[in-house]
Amino acid sequence: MIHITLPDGTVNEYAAGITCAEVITDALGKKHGCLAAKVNGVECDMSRVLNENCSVEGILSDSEEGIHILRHSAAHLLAQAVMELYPGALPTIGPAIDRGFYYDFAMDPITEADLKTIQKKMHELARKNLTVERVELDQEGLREHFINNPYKIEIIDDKLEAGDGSTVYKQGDWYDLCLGPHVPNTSRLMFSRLTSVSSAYWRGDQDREQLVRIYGLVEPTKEALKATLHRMEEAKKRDHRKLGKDLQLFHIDEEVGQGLILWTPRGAIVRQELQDFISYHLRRQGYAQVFTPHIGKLDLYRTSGHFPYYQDSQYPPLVERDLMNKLADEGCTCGDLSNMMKSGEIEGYMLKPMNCPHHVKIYASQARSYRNLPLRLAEFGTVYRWEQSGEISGMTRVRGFTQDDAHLFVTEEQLAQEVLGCIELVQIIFDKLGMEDYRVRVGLRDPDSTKYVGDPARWDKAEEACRAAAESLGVAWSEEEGEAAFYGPKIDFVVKDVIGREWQLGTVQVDYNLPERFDLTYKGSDGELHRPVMIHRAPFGSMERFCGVLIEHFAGRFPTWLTPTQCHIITISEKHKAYAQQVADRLKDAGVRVEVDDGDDTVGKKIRTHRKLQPAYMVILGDGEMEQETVSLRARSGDQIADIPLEQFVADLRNEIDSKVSQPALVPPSEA
RNA sequence: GCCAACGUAGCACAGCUGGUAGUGCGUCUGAUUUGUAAUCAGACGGUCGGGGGUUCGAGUCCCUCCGUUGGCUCCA
Repeated sequence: MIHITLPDGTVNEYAAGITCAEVITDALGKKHGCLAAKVNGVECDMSRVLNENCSVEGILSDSEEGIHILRHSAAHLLAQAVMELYPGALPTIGPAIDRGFYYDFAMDPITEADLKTIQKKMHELARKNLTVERVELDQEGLREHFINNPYKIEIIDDKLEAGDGSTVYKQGDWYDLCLGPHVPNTSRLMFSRLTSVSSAYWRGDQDREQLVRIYGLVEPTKEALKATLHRMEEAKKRDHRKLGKDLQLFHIDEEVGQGLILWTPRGAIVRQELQDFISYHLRRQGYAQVFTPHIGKLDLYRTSGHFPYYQDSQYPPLVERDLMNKLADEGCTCGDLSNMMKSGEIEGYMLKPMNCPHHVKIYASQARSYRNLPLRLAEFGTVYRWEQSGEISGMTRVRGFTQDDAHLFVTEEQLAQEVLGCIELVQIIFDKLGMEDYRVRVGLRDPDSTKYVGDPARWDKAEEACRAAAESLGVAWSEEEGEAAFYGPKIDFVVKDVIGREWQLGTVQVDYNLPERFDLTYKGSDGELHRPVMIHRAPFGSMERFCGVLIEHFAGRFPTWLTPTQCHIITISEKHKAYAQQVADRLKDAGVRVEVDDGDDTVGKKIRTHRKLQPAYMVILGDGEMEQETVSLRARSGDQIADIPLEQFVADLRNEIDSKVSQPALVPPSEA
């Protein structure tokens, strides 16, 4: 007999050889709904046989672990379906991911249309209620099983080399290499949906085979699947690319160029408001505003290292016309030109890929003393990078963007305090915008690598400063070894978009390299020259990406202070035109952004039209309002409030704008 | 850059197996003067992403380039 401890603390006695499934059924009844179990806290199959005293706990599909197992099992089912339909395909790997699962196959490309067929097959297999069995095999057995699949053999070899065993899972005639655990039978996988097909490289290595990757979703119940699909539909509606068009915030024109954002008047207002807000806090924190041009000499970027190291992700250099003509006459090829630029034989200009070299030159333009440090130079600096064409997307990945950039030149002693100051700004602004759902990555050096510049003792101090700064934010943060830049540790801020993709917004980076490369110095209190440390920081990354993320965060319904038009005035009839103009003028005088619609559409029609632009408020003006000098307000929710004295409205609205509240609040929500 | 799908009026879309472009919204012009999510009528608007090819004939088939989307890869 063995003793088994259940989650509620009771200890039951069973005959050795009992399975998890039997224990859980005994404890919770037949309809326990568990997908898998935990024995002494370790995940395992329901079929696990128990021979010793232990604790047993069921895993339900509504837990993090449960949904992960469900997804992983669904990936297996997908592979089984694909293998039945395409016997020539070779399955490779198929893990669970945050939003579902995928499986990679070595096979001829398939189309989205084929997904329907595969999905049908999956449902058919799920309905068969095949038992999912765990089969333990020795090394030779494993190899033999997968002898025709070089990908699986490669995984087996790796596993064995690492000293890990592996197992096989079998359902019907299909078996796959896997550590499990899995659901007990395929009927659990009834509610899956294949979402897309794309490609991936074997082991993420672009020099290796290209595989067909199929993505899917799975949920424990029909309702949950429906809810997930509905959520995805809703998420699409707040996609900044769609809203950007609907709300007339920005435009991308292929004739202008891929990944180049044209900020239209409404979007420009949002950006300007944000920049003003950021600038206000920069002044408070002692930053000095600078402006620098969009280009700089090639030699500058040779010194900084940007040209030699990041050539592939920059726009090609600009060469002077006379020189270009001369070289062309001499029969110079593009290859020759490139080589001559690399070697420094010829000069040219580069669109700046970063603002730091320009700022460094501002620092170096004067003799600096420890008394003037820290020097904090800030600029909304526009930079250009040659992002790969397949990567460009809306406002979140572009080729020209404006960083909310600044460079701090500090002494070694000031470093920790200044890093903290950078973080403070991020906190203020994220708080104001109600962005709580972000995570922080602290990139540290890999202690085994030699690629890092600078003294290890200074690195230790800088890394500690970054950790402390991250800690001060009070949100989830993680240390990531080996993720530091070669020139210093960094702190990154990462947010998710509506589709669940992660984007890096801001970054704070310590840099020992550039001061060295440009031989920057300051005179210390000891009368000697010292090397400053630089901090690069762009808390929001770029205005483009940040605004893109903000559009989605607010679903286009910006707070009153940010929204392009704060108040739309709508007249009931022609008689009210003059009063509408009077109200508009009064609001404009108070610095409110107003739009007037005194056209001859019906009131309902005008409201419908203006709703699409999501102003904070609509003001409806008719006889009553005109006579009493009042306004009727309509909120985005459709809630209304009538007969507010004009002057009171102007004052309240002004106050709401100035206080930068997260959402319009002048109209109380109705009871109904 | 790689794989797949897609690209038809300002926007959202229809156009079956090839027979020479349609709908709704928007815009404009009339009429209507309206009280909180679509008043009515008319008009304008497209060399069907660009180029090349097959064909008597191409929005539809083929090639190529550009762009978009979803991934992969990369990211100072």
